Amino acid sequence: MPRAGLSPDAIVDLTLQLIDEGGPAAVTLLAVACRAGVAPPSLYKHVRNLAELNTLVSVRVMDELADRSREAVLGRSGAQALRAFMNAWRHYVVMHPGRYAAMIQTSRPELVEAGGRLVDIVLAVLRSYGLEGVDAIHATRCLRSAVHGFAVLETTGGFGLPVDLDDSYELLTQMIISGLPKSAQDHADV
Amino acid sequence: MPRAGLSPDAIVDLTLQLIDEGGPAAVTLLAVACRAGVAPPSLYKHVRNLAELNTLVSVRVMDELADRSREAVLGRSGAQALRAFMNAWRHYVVMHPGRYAAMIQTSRPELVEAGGRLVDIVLAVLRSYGLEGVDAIHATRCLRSAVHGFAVLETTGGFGLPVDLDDSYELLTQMIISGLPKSAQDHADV
DNA sequence: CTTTCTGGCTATTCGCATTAGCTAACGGAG
DNA sequence: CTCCGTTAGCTAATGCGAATAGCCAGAAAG
Repeated sequence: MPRAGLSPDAIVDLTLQLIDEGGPAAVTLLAVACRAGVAPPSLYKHVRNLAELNTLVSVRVMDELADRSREAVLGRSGAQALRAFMNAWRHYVVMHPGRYAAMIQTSRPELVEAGGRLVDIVLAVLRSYGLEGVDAIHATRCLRSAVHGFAVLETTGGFGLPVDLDDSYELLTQMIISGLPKSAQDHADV
Repeated sequence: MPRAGLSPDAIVDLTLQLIDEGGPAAVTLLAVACRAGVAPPSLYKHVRNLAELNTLVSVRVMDELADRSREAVLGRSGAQALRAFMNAWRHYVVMHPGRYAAMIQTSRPELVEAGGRLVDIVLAVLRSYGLEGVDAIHATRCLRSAVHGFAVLETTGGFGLPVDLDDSYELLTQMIISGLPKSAQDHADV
């Protein structure tokens, strides 16, 4: 029995491969074990159960998305930053629909933490917009709702009509930006 | 073997009970069969398989939501109608989180049809707003994204912070209304 | 070199969806 | 009213996937 050099991280890597190829439904301990060149029960030495694996995957994806978003926002502020953030988000969703779908789970503590990192980015952007405190929370929720809602609908096939999706997203971006409290629009150069 | 008087509709009814009590995860053919006072295989006489049952449930919920929305919008127009629509939606989600979660599925033909009935309501509201054609499609998508995104985040525990959710939703409503094309704001009495 | 710990394996169990094949109840035609 | 076909239920059995138990070899630590 040669060792396979597994680890929770390595298992998540393999799981992401499966997700990219066959969507979240393709995630099976048997499938993961095959990838790892190992029998299914061996995975339990590294991961408590399937639920935990799903959580780990979700956290990984959130962090990946957070990285892309942070990167996109870097060096920008105000409306520019907001646009960049929203574009980065959708770009990720379109490029990795399976991962995005796998990210969505009912929140466990670890997910809340990873989600917090994502929220912090938005809060930073909104601060550059002049929003802070409770107002910033409300604005963040609106922004997340819009962006996430669009992403979910797009990936689940909720948008059936043959009308350009980029244009729709552009309108959504405009609506969010122009909908932020008037006092915050100083930096806006849409 | 006395007959149980089952039918696809009756099975959906029982499934909805299960969902209300234990969320979508509680839906099991065994559980449904118990409710019906019947052995699991008997269900296959009325429903092709679990996937079909899920689709039927989804359609039922969409129609229910459409009814509530239609009702809420009745006799109103413009911003009034829009507010009423958004409030009805969230009210449904808060009252029936399980059903709403069960409604979300990757789109099959039947779902597209039921979803269309929902979209038509929004389009009608937007028409009273002066929006038609492609513009109305884009606006509908934005509205759905916002509303659905908020609903999903709320029901999956995505909003962790102790800040009032009603206020956030109110802001979202404002943002949507004020974000619609200027030419369409004639009727707006926010 | 020996002891210990770790990661892998096989065998097994359990839950759930699904299929096969049997039988009894209902409902219409003679 | 009776006969017969269709329908709706049943029991039994299969298969897949998650999960547990308990064994064993090879790495690591002394």
